[in-house]
Amino acid sequence: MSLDKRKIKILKAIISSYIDNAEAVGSRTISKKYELGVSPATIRNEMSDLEEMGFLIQPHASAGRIPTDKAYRYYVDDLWKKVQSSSNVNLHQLRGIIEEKANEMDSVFKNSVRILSQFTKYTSFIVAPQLKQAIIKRIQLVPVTDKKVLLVLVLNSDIVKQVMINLSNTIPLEQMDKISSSLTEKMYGHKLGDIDSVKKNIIQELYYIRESSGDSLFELLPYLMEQIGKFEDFNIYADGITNILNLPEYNDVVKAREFISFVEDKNSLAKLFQITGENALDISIGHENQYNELRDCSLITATYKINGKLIGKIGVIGPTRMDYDKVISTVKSMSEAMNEIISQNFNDDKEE
Amino acid sequence: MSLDKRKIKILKAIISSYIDNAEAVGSRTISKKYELGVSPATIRNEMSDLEEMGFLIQPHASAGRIPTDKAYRYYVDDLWKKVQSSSNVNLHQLRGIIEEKANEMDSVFKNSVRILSQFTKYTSFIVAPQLKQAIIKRIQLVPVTDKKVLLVLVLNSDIVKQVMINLSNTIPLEQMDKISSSLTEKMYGHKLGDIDSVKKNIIQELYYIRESSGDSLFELLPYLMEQIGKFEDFNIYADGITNILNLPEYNDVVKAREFISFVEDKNSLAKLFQITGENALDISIGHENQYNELRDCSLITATYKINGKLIGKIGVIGPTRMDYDKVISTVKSMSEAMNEIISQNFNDDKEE
DNA sequence: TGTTAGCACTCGCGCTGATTGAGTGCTAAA
DNA sequence: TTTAGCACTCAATCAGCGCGAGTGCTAACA
Repeated sequence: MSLDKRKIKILKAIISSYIDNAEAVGSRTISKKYELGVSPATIRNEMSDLEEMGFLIQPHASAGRIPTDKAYRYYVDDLWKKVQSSSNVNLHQLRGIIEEKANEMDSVFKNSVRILSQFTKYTSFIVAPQLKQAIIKRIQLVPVTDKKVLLVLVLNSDIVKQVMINLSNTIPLEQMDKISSSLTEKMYGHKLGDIDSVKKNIIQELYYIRESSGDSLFELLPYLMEQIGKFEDFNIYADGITNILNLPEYNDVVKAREFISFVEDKNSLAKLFQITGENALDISIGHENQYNELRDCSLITATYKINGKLIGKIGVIGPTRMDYDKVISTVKSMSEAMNEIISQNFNDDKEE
Repeated sequence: MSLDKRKIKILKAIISSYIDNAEAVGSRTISKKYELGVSPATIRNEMSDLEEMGFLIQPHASAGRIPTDKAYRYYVDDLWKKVQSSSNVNLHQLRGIIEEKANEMDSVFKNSVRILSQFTKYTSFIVAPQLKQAIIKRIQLVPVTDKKVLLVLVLNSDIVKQVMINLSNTIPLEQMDKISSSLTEKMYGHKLGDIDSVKKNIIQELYYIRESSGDSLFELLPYLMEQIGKFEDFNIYADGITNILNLPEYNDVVKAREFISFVEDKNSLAKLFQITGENALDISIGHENQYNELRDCSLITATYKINGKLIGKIGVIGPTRMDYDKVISTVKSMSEAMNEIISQNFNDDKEE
């Protein structure tokens, strides 16, 4: 038995109908709604074949049929070829929305993940670049009170991090800038994650400005290291988690709660995204997911890169009965938009 | 008919039982669980009286009884006297948790609202001080790329805001600090919200440094104004929204969705918190809430202040059948902790 | 040989009616 | 005033039943 053209047509019709209505599809429905020019009886025979081949199942004897994960996989693989070329979202428009009100990376991520969930109506995520991989470009001390300074770290890709530091001694205002530039000079180009290992060298090199800055510099450094150590290893933005309450498959509060608990836990999410592939676009359907909690879900992930180097991922989680067409093209467009936005910022760096 | 001692005892027993189980309470239950030394029949008579007085209702003839909003109001007003003095949460411990990992106000708010929701198991909020009321203490430009500068605004209460600014011209590095200190000098003490009105004066006053900084300063100022204008009027932190899925009264997905939609909308929340009183602690129960969406909920709010001036609110929303005792004391402790933390930061300002 | 009409069969869903049990209100006695 | 006793009420549960959507099989037809 093979997947001839008519079987494919019928299978697609069933999937499409099920995606729309979340209800088991019968032969009569297919015959009426989709013009295939054959009677329900014929379709029944074909559906029986499709079930035997593992593409469909019957929830119970007198019900219509539902696509299996295998069916979705086939559907997606087929869809794939067509989506590759086109994308139904205007990239420039998308960029506009993302960059609106966003004057730093943090806002870009927040905006992006929000758009993603609003477009797809599913739960969306963005894994931000690992901070510890970021390279220090500048360090600037900003006095806040006499015993508090704000240490502003300018990293590559326009990422800015502040660390509030409490001092036991006062740093004279006029030395602030001098210390800032010394720190910048010595720290420039180091990865945030590497700082601890080069700590000793830096302290030694900075020794010569000790006299002018008193002991405060030596108080500053360990504190800075410590604060950097506290930076999250990963940073995940999520949005639209409660969208699942709109889906009929999560009409049951217990099921919804299970899902929400899972996706609200940043640790499990982080693991999940570690597992996903590093292709431009990855799709895992139902049981293909490693996590039991997601056995009824599909996960569409994409990566974004700088100069070919993967720095983060975006993703959408929805029911296996998902509008793959729309989600795939949205995720694709979004990753492209992020590539552009981030690369552009990064290119600024290179021009220096 | 008056609320004699026994009636009060029975009423409290009923409320207490209903808070625990969310199930209508019968006379036998009360007689067995709570040692009152009277038979169910007697309790029935008393319950009948309490119903007549408006403290109880019967969902249907053959069911037990449920406390009304009036009963909760009585319960809370009574509870009030006892809670006033004691608080079951260790304030120092609380401060420790809040300040852990928090090196700026933003983290303090995030931590606090999280703790609040984890302690109470209900949806919690914090309304942050209105940024536009904040006073500028320092302005520092931090170069990011040649055509991008980060403008760091240090405000009172240790609040720090950054604004990324894209320039069309380059500002020479060596002028950065000069411009920073000029800006600080002129802007110091102004409210963020007032800047627009003193804009012209400032520009005039800054005119004399025009020559050294070229036109870039004049490009900077309008941009800065614009960015400040974009600051949210209010900033609300929320946590534990999905906690309501654990409550039996929100077993219905439609009801849960309604609630979630309401509290996820920052605008409606902002309005809600505008309505609430400005006492140290306010409680509004069920129908006392102005919003229909919250007619089955109670809202416990507290304020936090600096030198007696209200700067923000915290709150917990839960079902009218709420563990008032726990929530009230938690909210109370939290507002006290925030008062301490924030005032301490603010006192630093005053010492200058 | 593929298609289709016809028909028996299956089974979830929703309706009905009976049963159960938790709880009340009333009354009469202690 | 309290309480035991009893009749009464009504939501919840469950079995029984018919409906209808949908299938699978068979036989006839093109």
